[in-house]
Amino acid sequence: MDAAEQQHFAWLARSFGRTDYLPLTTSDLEALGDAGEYVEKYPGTHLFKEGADSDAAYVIRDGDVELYRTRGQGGRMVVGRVGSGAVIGDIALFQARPYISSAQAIGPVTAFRLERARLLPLLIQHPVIAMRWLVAGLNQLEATQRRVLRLMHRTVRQQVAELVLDEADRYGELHLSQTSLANLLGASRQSVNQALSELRREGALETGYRVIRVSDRAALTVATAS
Amino acid sequence: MDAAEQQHFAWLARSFGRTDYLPLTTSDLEALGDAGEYVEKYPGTHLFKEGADSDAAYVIRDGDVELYRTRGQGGRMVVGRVGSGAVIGDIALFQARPYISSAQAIGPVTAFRLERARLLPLLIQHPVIAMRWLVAGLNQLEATQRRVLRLMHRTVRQQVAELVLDEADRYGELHLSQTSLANLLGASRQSVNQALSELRREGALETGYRVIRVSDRAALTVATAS
DNA sequence: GAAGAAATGTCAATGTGACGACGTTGTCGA
DNA sequence: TCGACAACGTCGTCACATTGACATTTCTTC
Repeated sequence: MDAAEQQHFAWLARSFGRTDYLPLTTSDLEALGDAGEYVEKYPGTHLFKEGADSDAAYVIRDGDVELYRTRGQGGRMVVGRVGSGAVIGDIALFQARPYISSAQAIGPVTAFRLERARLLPLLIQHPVIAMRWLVAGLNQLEATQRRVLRLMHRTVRQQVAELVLDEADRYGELHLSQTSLANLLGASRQSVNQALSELRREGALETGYRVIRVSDRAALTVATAS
Repeated sequence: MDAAEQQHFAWLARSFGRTDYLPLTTSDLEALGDAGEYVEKYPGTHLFKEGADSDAAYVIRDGDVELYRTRGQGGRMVVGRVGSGAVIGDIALFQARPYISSAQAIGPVTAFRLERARLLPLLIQHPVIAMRWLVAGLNQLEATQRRVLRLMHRTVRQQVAELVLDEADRYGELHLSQTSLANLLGASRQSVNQALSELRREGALETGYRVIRVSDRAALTVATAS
């Protein structure tokens, strides 16, 4: 798999696990209740694995899930970490393609599992939900693409600043290795490292082992533009 | 509007007018027949205009339609030309957003016009069609994104070769100005021009005013990779 | 707790493409 | 037919990112 493919799937995997994705109403969830059931996952177990047939989508209720793609021999590239409210695996399911990433429980996870065999007939019966879901997918994909294109012709420094700002979780932290970050941006690890070093020297963020902490959002925002 | 936005919409507009998009079966078309009617368009008239409310989608039956976006004062950026079988305007319709491009008839055009107000209820009644349509949209968007990312990390020369190969019509011609081409690729006009000059010297293609003719597909294919 | 693996920090050399500038050629309307 | 304007062709300069190489730190596993 070449670098562009790698980046493509990294973005997709990232895109489909965002928490602001698919705002379902209560009545929607009631209707969907018949299509699945809650599952408990122990830390370290997988919700699904990359390349496997997409037989179910998951809505995460509690806990954090790590999305990653394997690469070469044993190496894993983490493409994101999602928490409560996230919907994962749905796009692969709709497209009837294998999962594009693996999803592993970080801690104890409770998720609502929607099986394809039960979900699709149910969506046919509730076309309004189906259309809302799919349109949400369209919007999400378009937003992702827009972001990719916006990042394209900027310096690595600006790209890093923007991505860190966007992806920092509620604690202002980002749990990605610099290598994964570089893959997401389609840049080299060295360039990303240099950008991070600059931003660190300017006090905009702190770096650690697989962690980036935002210390000054304003400074980062400025770095996004200039 | 900045360059990235420009490019984003150019890609989208291009993506949503491809002829291999949304293969509808006969029975599908029969069902959809109630949602619209055929319209005749004289050369030069518009099917829809950029920024207008997306109140209808079109399936082109006869004739060619040019998709373009206006830019600044009067300038237009052509993002594609589509013919029989193409579906245009549907994604904007589903997303309930304004059209992202204008569609103008080149010659006499016959198209099937599907109005939102009639289409959506009908899709609710035929959820299978709705889901197939929307999933086709998802696939299309994903393919577009993949292509964007694949083009990202290549030299302008390779990008130009690939795009020309992909987009040359049945006569081996491509009706885009070098400026439009540069916008699609997110490259500068000068770089595109240089790449075209090289390929021309190598006998892979000929260039003219707003026209690129493919003379040697094999040579172009080679240029794609190296 | 030690060895090995993975991730991070930094440097120099190299190359591609953006940008500004300018002249030429093609097209369209008066 | 001629002027205006858009598109094409080409050049030199310069900033930025990649590549490869190496040292250091942090984690993992036995």
